[in-house]
Amino acid sequence: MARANVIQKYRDKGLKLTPQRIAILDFLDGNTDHPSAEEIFSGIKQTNPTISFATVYNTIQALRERGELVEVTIDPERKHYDPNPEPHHHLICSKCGKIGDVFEDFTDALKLPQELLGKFSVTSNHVNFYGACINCSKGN
Amino acid sequence: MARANVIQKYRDKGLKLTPQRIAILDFLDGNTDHPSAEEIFSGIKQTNPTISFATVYNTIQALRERGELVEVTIDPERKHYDPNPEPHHHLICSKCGKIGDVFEDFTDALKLPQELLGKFSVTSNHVNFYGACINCSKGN
DNA sequence: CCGAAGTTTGGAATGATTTTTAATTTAAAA
DNA sequence: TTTTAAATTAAAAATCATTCCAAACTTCGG
Repeated sequence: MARANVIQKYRDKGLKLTPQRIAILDFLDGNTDHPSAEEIFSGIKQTNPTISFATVYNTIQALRERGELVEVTIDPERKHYDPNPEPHHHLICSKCGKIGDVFEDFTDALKLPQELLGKFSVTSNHVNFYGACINCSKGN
Repeated sequence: MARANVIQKYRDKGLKLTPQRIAILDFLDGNTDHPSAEEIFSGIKQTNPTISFATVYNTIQALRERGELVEVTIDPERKHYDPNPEPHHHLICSKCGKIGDVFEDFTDALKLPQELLGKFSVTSNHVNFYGACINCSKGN
């Protein structure tokens, strides 16, 4: 999406757009790295040296409330964020920790066993695939 | 497993068995609540008032190193622990947060899409089912 | 029992995240 | 534009889970 359109889109959602927020939106737009708050902060800091963590966290929350950013609970040490709100699954490299995306709907295959059918009503599912990314499979 | 056997089992694994550790093992044995460290601490505290968090965390680590306890990364706010090391999946009630178990192997169904096959080598998978537990589906 | 090695403890330290504060900036109406 | 209420900012302090620490204490093999 063109930058001007991205800005318009968020303005329409009631987000006051400050230079810092625009920098964060730019950073997140199309980003598939599943950055942590700290990584967003560092990424912005280069072009926006005075930005504070509070701004990053505020913006993360504002985007989450608007469904534009999803919290990813995969790394036990910190939260990661995914600017793609479309349901999808994740690949986690057990060696380097990199998180990749899997766009495929496994819902039909993921049926609960008989004995649980009456005990839990499923509304969504999420699969984590653990293993090695191509980088770590090779030499290093 | 009988208590004496549980104790023998851990002694064989090179764990010195202190009263605190025995209390933690008793608390975890057969527990399907996926407790957090704080919940383990509180559960032990009643019978073992001087226990410290450090001991709880130390024991968690010792058990994890021996494959007897699995860290469950589902709740973004804290780590939870599962004394069942057998691979399985989880139900997460979006309302009350309760975590349940699903013993079923979905591996055959969880094939990566063609374009990812050469890019990531999967060694295991884990499915989270989100929805409502029976308790939360009804009145409350 | 003795002693070495491993444990426990309470409190301090750490690290991620959230809240607070006072000052600044914004959107939008006049 | 100018105004103004509401939102945003940076910096610092607060919070919460978790880890570290040094000293005192246990366990268990011999």
